[in-house]
Amino acid sequence: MDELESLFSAKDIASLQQESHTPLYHQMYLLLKNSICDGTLSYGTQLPTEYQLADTFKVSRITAKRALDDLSAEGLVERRRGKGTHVIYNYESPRQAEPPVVSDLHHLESIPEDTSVKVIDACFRQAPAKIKEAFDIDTNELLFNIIRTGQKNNIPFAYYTSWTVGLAGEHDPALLASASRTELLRGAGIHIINIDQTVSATLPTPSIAKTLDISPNIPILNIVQCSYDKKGKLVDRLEGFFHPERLLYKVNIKTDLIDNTQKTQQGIVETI
Amino acid sequence: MDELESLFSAKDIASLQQESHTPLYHQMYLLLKNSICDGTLSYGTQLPTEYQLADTFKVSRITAKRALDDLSAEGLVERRRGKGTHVIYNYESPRQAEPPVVSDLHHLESIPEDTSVKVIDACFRQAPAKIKEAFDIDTNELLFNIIRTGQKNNIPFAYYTSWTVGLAGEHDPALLASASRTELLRGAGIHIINIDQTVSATLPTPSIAKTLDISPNIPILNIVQCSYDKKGKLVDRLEGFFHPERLLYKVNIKTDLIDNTQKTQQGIVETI
DNA sequence: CACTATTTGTCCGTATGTATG
DNA sequence: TCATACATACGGACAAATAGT
Repeated sequence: MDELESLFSAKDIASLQQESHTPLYHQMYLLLKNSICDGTLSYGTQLPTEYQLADTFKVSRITAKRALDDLSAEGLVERRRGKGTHVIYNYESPRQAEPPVVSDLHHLESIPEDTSVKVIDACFRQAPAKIKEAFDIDTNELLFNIIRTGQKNNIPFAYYTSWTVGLAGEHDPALLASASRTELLRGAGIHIINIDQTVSATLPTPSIAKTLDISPNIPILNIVQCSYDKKGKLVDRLEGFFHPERLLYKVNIKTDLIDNTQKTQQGIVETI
Repeated sequence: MDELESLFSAKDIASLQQESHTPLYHQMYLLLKNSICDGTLSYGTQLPTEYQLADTFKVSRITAKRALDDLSAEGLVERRRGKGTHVIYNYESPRQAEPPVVSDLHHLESIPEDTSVKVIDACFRQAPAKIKEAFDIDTNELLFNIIRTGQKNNIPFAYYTSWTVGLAGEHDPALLASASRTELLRGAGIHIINIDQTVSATLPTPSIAKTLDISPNIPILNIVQCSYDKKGKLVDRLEGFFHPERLLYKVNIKTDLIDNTQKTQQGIVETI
């Protein structure tokens, strides 16, 4: 059947291995279950017959039957003599809310709609070695450190920590914290020329997990944003940790530039 | 024994399950092998005796013996009467390779240095409901699906799966797979005008974990890249999964956009 | 109505793998 | 090492429900 060849790739068929420690019928069961649960095989679709499966996967009919029977026992398919095996699982795509938008992490305050940013802490302090290295300083110079959270409808989705160099120590931290991030830098005569964002995935630290109200086992998005002045000197380092299901990070690549080697990109952050 | 309690957590012991489709002795073998291969049990360390293992894991001595014998057959341990079972595997900490940097998945081939892309599978097949929805098709139209891996110095760092619409079925999948990604689309008369990337964090599926050679518990970077033609129609969807320590994803934001975000946002926002 | 092809249900016998005491 | 029980996998055979001619 044509259906069979389009349903299973050569790799799928080869993936069934006698040498594996997992029973053949169970490997087959998993393969079919995946196709049903991701909607490849939709409601009402007739599965291949026992003989077809046995033939394409080079197993006995009993083995194919066991896989189908297990699907049936789980309520994913219905089996009838003379009719065949049909999918009775209804795939429903997860509905997602429309996310608000922000252009880059620098404009935390400009996140629209009902998102808010709360300052947890703001002070001048000594930086950890990793941060000092990034700023290329070896003195005990104090840096301005802010820790914030972002939330929408009182549900936290982001944890930010930032380090900024070149802010004279006489300012009142509370005042600095209340200013918008761009105002803060501009007011200090700092002009950002270039922003680099490095994106990664990690597990939350206990304090971040607690702040974001998530389990410490679920992966979170980690974005480090480094801002440079016209001399190419790092002046601000902002690190954000995001709940992957409450925030989407989007990048758009422009059209006519795609075939050129030079590409301009713009980062977009959307919260859900 | 204290050693035993410190070697295996309660969770480890509970992880051995009779109901699983994997044999008990093999579950036990995997558990011990992991401890040996990640350096927890170093060279020369004596493993628990058959009786100790059987006791702590609540299995018969034969089952424990089988696990140890399999380790021995693989050259990881040495067994001697009256002496016990000792590790003879020398753990070497993996040298951290310089991670490749990527920002546009479309040019998989242009990833620099000694990285390579390998095609795992390439065929026309039925797509999962999620993919169909993204392409806005409700027929059983077959889409072109390629699964690839990216590796640097033979160390895998990426797993890609892509779906492409509008490639006539008469083409040979093997031929299509051998062409570069951009050539493939251009050859089919498809012109990409716009590319969206959505970045997230997730846990690897078993097959991805196996391909990337990582534990299923560590978070990975997940990037979905959607390419649109001039009509704004989605023609290609490329999803990449990346080992967070073996790849850096970087975005650069140009200066003039920084103070001018409001405008550029509007043109770029895509509803989900 | 019978006839047939299709498809699943049930049963047998056998061989091998798994797990226990 | 042995005996035992159960699970897995195979091939074959026949019965029973379904659908179409």
